[in-house]
Amino acid sequence: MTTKERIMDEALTLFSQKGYGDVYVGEIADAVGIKAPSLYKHFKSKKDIFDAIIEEIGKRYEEQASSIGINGNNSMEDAFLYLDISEEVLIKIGKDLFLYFLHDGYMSRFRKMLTLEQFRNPDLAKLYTKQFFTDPVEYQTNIFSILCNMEKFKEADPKIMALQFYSPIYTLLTVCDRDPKMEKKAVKLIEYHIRQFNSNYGKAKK
Amino acid sequence: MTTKERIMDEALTLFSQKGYGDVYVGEIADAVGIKAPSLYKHFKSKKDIFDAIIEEIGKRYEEQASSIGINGNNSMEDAFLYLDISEEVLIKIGKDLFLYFLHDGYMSRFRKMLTLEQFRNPDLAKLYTKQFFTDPVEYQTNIFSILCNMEKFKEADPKIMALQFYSPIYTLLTVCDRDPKMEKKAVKLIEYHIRQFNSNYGKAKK
DNA sequence: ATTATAGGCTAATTAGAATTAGCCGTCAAG
DNA sequence: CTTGACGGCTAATTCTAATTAGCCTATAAT
Repeated sequence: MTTKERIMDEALTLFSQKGYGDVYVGEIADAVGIKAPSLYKHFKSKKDIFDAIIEEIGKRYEEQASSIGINGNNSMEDAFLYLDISEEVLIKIGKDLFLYFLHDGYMSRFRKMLTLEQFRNPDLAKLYTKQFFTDPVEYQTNIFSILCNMEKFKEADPKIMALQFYSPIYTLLTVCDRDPKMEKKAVKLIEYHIRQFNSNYGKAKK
Repeated sequence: MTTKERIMDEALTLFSQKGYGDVYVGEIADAVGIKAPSLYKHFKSKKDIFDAIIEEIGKRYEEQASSIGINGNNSMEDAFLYLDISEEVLIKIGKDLFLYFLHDGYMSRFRKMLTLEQFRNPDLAKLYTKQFFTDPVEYQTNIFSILCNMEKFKEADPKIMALQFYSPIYTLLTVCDRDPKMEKKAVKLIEYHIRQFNSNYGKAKK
């Protein structure tokens, strides 16, 4: 990892813990193992570091999103994946989404950073809503739409189904962000939630 | 309103928008209409203002919580309230909770402030989780527990029902915090969500 | 070999922001 | 009527933190 990359990495960690305004460039430098003025060999200003992070992770997200079931674009093509969907598969989808958001090094720090900056910057607010609400809900709307058409699930508004499927996952995610010790309990709750969800909507007589 | 109260009020507004670290005492003073040094006639320090706000709103919350259906303590006594529960009543409970959290002057600013400070102060993290997750979910768990016992609702884990009832409301709340223009859409989604929820769990044949 | 560049350092500089010092007017209690 | 506390103000003061200046070394290309 180049020094420039390490600066961005450590800065992201700090920004996600304390917010932009409360991180001093000296702390970033310390974390990297250099002195504060040396940062300016790589970035014009503190703000410049922040902007670079946003840009970089935005890019990473766009690359990864579709492969993890977040972004709505190509879920139609995944239809065949759901031909033999089962309760266990549904649980895996939910848990994986949760654990990915919670543990992926970039996702989790980025989400926390956006959490802390969301009210000051309308662009970041939009980005947050897109990544952690609109995109996942749209993606799942497509999934449920397919499942309903295939008669795997009862007739119901797939958008509401997606909202109901995703919201507990998101809510528990924010709880775990505040208290990582809750993770085990959260994963259990998600599992029960999805079993119940499946029993509410699923038609399969296992 | 005394000057001291006005200081706390304006400070809360600013803290909820930009976070503690990015609000200058001069701004608070400006908002109140006095000069920065005069603040120190009322508070020992900037931190002291912050602490006073936490204390004050914590008090307010404890007073109000039970009357709005957030705090779990006395919901058992409200059992009779749910004797003739209907879909419309359920929708009203959900909408009211949402709109109270979103619009109550104190609740909404306090929530945003906690959002911005949650990762730096474990006490605030706990407070956030209590007020916006544990308490409402417990309260609703009690409601659904009663409704299940009364055979108004199908047999199901009331804790999961509460999680499923509340999470979409909470999730949409955070969306509206970032983008107030979403409110109308969010209220509609909540309504559909609850209708669907009722049709999933309710036994009533309207 | 020489030199230019990248990237590091120490020591200013600048700027901004919290807090303190010390003064002043008002008003209510004696 | 006078005094003391309350609450405001201006002008320091003190700190902190971002940024700039200017120097030094290693290394890689000419």
